Amino acid sequence: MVRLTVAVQTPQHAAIDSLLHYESEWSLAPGTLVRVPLGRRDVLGIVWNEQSAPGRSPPPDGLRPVSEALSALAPLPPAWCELVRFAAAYYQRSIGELALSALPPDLRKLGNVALERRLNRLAAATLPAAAPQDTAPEPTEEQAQAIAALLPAIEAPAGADADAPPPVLLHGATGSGKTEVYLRLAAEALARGRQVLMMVPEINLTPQLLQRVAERFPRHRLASQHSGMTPAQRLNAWLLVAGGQADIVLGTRLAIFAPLSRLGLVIVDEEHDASYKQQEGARYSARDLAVYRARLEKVPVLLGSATPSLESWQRAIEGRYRLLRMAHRVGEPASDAGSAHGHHPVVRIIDTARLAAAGGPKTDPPVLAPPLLAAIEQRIARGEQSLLLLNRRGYAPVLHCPDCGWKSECPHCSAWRVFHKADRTLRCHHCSFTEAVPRACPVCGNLDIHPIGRGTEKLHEQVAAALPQARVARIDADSTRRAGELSAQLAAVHAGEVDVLVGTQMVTKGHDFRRITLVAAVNPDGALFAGDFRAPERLFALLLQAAGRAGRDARAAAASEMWVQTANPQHPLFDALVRHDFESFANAQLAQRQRAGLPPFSHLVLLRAEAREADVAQRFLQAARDAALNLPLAEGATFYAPVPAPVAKVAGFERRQMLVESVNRALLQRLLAEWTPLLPPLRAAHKGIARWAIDVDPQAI
DNA sequence: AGCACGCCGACT
DNA sequence: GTCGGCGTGCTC
Repeated sequence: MVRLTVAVQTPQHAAIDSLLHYESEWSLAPGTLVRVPLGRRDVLGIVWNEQSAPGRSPPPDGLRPVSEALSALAPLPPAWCELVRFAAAYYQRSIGELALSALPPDLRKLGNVALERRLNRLAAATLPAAAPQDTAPEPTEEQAQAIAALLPAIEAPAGADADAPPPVLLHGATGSGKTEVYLRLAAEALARGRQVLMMVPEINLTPQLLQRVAERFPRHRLASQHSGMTPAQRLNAWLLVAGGQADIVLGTRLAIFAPLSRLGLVIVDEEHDASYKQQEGARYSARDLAVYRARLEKVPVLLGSATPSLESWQRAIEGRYRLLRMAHRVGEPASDAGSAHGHHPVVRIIDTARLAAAGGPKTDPPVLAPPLLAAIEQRIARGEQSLLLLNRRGYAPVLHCPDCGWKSECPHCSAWRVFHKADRTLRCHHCSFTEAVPRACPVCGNLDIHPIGRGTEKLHEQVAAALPQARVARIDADSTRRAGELSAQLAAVHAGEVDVLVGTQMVTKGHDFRRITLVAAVNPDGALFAGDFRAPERLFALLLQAAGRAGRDARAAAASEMWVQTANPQHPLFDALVRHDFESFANAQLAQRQRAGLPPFSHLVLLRAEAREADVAQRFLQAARDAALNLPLAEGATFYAPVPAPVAKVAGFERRQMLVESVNRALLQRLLAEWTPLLPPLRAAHKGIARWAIDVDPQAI
């Protein structure tokens, strides 16, 4: 009999560790999937290569035996286990929680017999008949240079004692053909028998991209992983990878944990995208883990974006990442003297403050400035399309009674309920609490209650009224709620059945609209002064990406326009936008971040807590802070006082948060390792804490 | 987290 | 007399 350490899923605050011990007749390799008894149930576990955390109670005598080893599947690769171990330590979660959450949920239900049957069926499935080869276009000069820069690391993998190749940041303008670079490099890795991990943001994993990859590599098996898949599809895709049959994994952030054993190249497309950061459970950044994984496995990693994250940009400036640039659109010669930054849509900034003043005090300013409206009419006359962006769905963000001052607040959240005219409801966008719109003010009975502000529904209505000849459509989370609606609406746009498209930012990402030659941000000012320090970075990326929707190729780009309506036209962000100058925007932002001691010049951690009573959450965080300040390492970090979260109450729970900041990441990690074990007992001592979580490198504070 | 055991109200 | 409310407690 041998004693095994097994990682199982136990919750963060459970009194037991997630590494438990069992006995087995045979020694099992680390990474082997097993079923083990835990309490009264049988759970899925992974044989682990290390003992339980020091400080935990030692394993009791009289261990229970492993129920079953899932020997139909090869043990998960050592590099996979190491990635999980690192991620668990870095993001302050248990190994078991992280490891098990990286497996498809349906795997938990499978015994060895069922598993074997499924694997056999998958192995028997032949590759789909070679689809017509995607004709690979001749690379542009810039593309060829980017490919040449990565090629040596793919051709000659780093040896055991060599350093990993440095990460590469590809700063490529929209339309410069980053995907073609990815595909060519992938082809090189595949030709050498290596596997490719290609990650895209959630919204970007469109059927078009999947199809393009599949058509380019008809001889290779592709496994995709994204949240739109059914549990069974997810399981099969994962088994294809774990069984070593998949050559390409194309997926969203979860794909970072794909158990590839012949990894040869990692690609992170739109590396700045916020959806790479997991927002619940283990709050990992798949982009950061991609860089770690590539270093661990000594394979090249390519981070691509038209608007890189300031974190990656700073590393490129410091020389820790290699920077490659592609400034020109495909179809436009790199030597074109037309512009230093290539042919991109002309950006026009409209001062809405002046517009309002000109209209006089009595009249409301028009939704769209007259010159913008005229430009859209021109597009319609030419058979071209326009895209209007407004990052607010619903008809109006709040309903208001002018007599008594009542507003449509949510009874469960510190937020207004949004007026949705289509189904005449008031809906809370935080907790989904929905009621019919009252006929009269619920406080004073006044019949004359008004919507304030504007959402996409109202914009749609107003644009349709202003442009009676136009076919206006709207795409947002409400109009695409049911399965298939999004693709149907997108198809209508592609087919030219729409003249003006109104939408939230969900339409700005990834979709390749060939006929759109005008994009307008109707009111982006909210993001300009949002409390979060990353708001300008996100707005710039959004606007530049939106501009990229217009005139996807160089021929149309020259005639394309990006309009921005703002009451703050003098804001430096718009200056940089007009010049399509990411670099000067990024450098200015970095200078500000450095002065303020914000990331990437410092490292942040948030401790969040939720309770029915605000002061319960507050006292818990205060106690956690006091405990931290007693630790010897505490001097190396700043523990700020607990404050209400940006939305202080959601679904009846008061949310408080506490920020920890340090310039020294290694020290912060050691401090967290000492601090987090103190938190479960503290939670127990503070009755009424519904949830708490540590967020390392939070996305917003 | 599950999933038990454990003591107090309205039903065939 | 039972079915069942969710309050505390444990899981190698």
